[in-house]
Amino acid sequence: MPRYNVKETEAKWQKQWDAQKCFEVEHDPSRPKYYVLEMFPYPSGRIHMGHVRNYTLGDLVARFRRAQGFNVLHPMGWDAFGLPAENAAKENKVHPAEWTRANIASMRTQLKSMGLSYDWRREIATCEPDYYRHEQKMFLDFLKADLVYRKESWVNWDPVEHTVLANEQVIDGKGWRSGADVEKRKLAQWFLKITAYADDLLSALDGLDRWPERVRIMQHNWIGRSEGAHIAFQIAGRDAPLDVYTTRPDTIFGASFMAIAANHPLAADLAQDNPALQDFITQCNRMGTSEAAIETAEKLGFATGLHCVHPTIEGETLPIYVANFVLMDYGTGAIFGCPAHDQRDLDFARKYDLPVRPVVCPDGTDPATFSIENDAYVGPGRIVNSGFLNGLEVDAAKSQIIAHFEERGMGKRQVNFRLRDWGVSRQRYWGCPIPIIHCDACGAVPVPEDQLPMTLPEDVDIDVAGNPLDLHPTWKHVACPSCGEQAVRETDTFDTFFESSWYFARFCSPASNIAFDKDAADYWLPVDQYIGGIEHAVLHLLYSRFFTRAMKECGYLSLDEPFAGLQTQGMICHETYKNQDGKWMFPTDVVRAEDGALTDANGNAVKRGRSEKMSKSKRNVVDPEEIIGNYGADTARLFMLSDSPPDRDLDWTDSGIDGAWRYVNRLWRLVDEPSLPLAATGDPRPTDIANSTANVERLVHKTIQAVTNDLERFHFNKAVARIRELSNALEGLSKNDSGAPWVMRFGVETISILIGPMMPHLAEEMWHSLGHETLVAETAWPVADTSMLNDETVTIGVQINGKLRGTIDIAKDTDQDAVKEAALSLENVQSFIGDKEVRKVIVVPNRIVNVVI
RNA sequence: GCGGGUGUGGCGGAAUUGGUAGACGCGCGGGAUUCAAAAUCCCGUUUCCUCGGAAGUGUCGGUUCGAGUCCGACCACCCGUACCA
Repeated sequence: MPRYNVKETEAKWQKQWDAQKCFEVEHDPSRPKYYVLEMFPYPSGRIHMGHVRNYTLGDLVARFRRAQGFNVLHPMGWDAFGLPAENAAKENKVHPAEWTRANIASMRTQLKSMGLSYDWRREIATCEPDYYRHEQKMFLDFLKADLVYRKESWVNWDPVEHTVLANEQVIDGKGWRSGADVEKRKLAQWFLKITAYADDLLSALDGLDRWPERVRIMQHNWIGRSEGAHIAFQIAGRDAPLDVYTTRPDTIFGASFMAIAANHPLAADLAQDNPALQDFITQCNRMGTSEAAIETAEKLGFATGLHCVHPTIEGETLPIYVANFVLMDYGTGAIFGCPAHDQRDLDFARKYDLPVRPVVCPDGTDPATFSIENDAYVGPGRIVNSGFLNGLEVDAAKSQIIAHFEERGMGKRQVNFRLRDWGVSRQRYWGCPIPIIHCDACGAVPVPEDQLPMTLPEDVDIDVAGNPLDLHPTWKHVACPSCGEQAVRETDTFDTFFESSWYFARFCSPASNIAFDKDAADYWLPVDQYIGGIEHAVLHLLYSRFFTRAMKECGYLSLDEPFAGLQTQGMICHETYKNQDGKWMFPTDVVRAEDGALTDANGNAVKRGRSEKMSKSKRNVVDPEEIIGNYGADTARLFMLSDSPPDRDLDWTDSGIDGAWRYVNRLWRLVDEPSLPLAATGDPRPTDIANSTANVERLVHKTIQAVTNDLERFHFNKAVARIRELSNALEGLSKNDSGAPWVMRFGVETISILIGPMMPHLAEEMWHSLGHETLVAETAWPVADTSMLNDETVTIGVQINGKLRGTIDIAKDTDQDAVKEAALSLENVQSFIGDKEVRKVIVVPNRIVNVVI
């Protein structure tokens, strides 16, 4: 048998699509549009299986929607700025620009081998001035629109490398390369006012009905709107009050201490003449800036010796601590601690032996005996031990106490957000330069727009301690655009989330000499289907939503939400292997004996570990290039779509890819060596079709219906199963049955089109082999004949007390009494009933009968 | 720590959203074909069992005629946690 020749076939059809410009798309207001976008990759150099999955999913949607008649925009580009290029530069002495461009070239070749239906004319790379010049302009527009400001903020500082470290470069409080203790430092940085849109970003989540619920919940919680009170506590012996934000003002009578962040101004003030406190602050500052590190660290406090006057209990005072778990970024950086009703406060109180006084008593519990041991009580209840608040429910007490403070000028009702403004300054080389010039006389002056783009200098020394732009001998020295005196450029670059916050709009008119043409954006946006990893659930997606609003504010476009539909994908996992020395091994270095035992090349035993996310560090990776080289793109694509639903993790297995490969060949044989001669192209449907063959014909229609449904709902694994069922049935057709040659052709042609979005090369090859001169890529999606979808009979389960005891085959929509009678007359049912009384019979039409005895 | 998610045969998963648990595939077992192998095809495959049944969807409990699906508690793993992208 001539095996399906993957290499030749796939190359042939890729050339055909190219030659016929199948996927080049134009702005055409007369046609309905559909914008499919996959999260663009960071050009690390080689595609990995995660990319293969992501782009297979996107390509399926793009080809499916195109077949349905949409004008489909499906572009690809490169998220090309970022830290890995600088790391590579340090390790391999290669310039980030050169490294990045070479990576893009090789990854483009790899992507093209997958047969993806991109309009490659629209490719963009964010590291090119042609792209980033527009975000420099945008930044200046945002500045004019009062959406940008500068303030001091904390960074991780490596005292040995003299650089700012990313959170992932801080390991257990130490620099990943230097191993030195990390310090927190304060730097002046640029911020975008995302909080100005906090309410809108929150309420608009309700309208994103084609987003996964969990992503909306995560964003909801991230924005974290809370209603509470701002309270000014008087500090004994000081004039300036201590401002506190709390969501639980109702627990004020239970307060037993105050705590402020280590970088609170009051802490810094007190530390000036208190070396022990200074030591404590230094110790807190070694923790790095990540929330996870701060929150999981042991709760520590330092008593300042100062006290606040309790605002509602005459004569009582509250000791002020500096505490490592209080975040300066949230609220006012100071809290009052009520140990009975907050777990962290309770842990802290136990550690420092502070009073724990319950003030909320759960309903049904006696306040006299209610006490707190190891768990704080955070539920509802009535207020106790709280003077004039006693007896109130929690919510009523909140209102009452806030009114109390407002009357006395001690506090007020306040809405607070967890969301913080977006710091966009990065002290790095490989990013978009921030178009600002700092002048001693004029302050921060925007680079005049006619001087954009402000390009990155390429003649830098990457391998230095510090920021290469800052250390460049000439680049930063310029005349102030305002007064002409000597000034310096901003040497920070943008956070790389900046580029990915608007690239979807650039794709609409990628060659435009402005950021994007408004007409094109109005036509193509929003993205109808966005596809990418769940890890971007909050940051990238929230920044993009904010950016779209900011761009609208500045007149760039006219919509709020960039992504109408969102699909998240799970990760690719693979077994892990360790050799005798406990080192991770590549799957390709593991030798499998016939009995399944694993060894290395020298015959030493290899330990098999559980399946984990593919990662370079654990070496459990499979190279897509090798897979595509051996099996072809269609097989790889089929594997990505079979079995696991898109949003779940997918286990890579050798047997799985073999199974996909076998099915590709099996489909090919369906046309290459069919089990019976096919009817001629265009033959009319014969009037005489044997019963079993007619069932298969109905199955073709059912499959069209089901697959269409499944593809629309992202149930790609089910769609594959449906197609397999159909091909199984076609293989079972008997050549002796009347109508079989016609049904066979109908079925195989249908399959060719249905697999078009999944295995596009094979689809074309089958279609061509069936005698068609056209391309599947240009063929309309089939529509099922609805009169062929229903069977006349149904099989109904018969239960006794909820347990299945038999089934009945009966005409669809049979009268309930007849169904009941048929069920009760089953022999097995009768024997179970015996002489017991039938108390009730529940009949669910066309589904089930349950006899209760 | 906090926020979000996932958990069904040996394995990946399906189950019309409260109605016959295990579609489809992988693996495995048996058979056919072959000098032999590969490939291919056919049959079987949740577990236990006294062959009549019994148990079974991470664990424990609840609601219901009926629970993988709903409710409560717990366990394990994964994602995010604002400078990885």
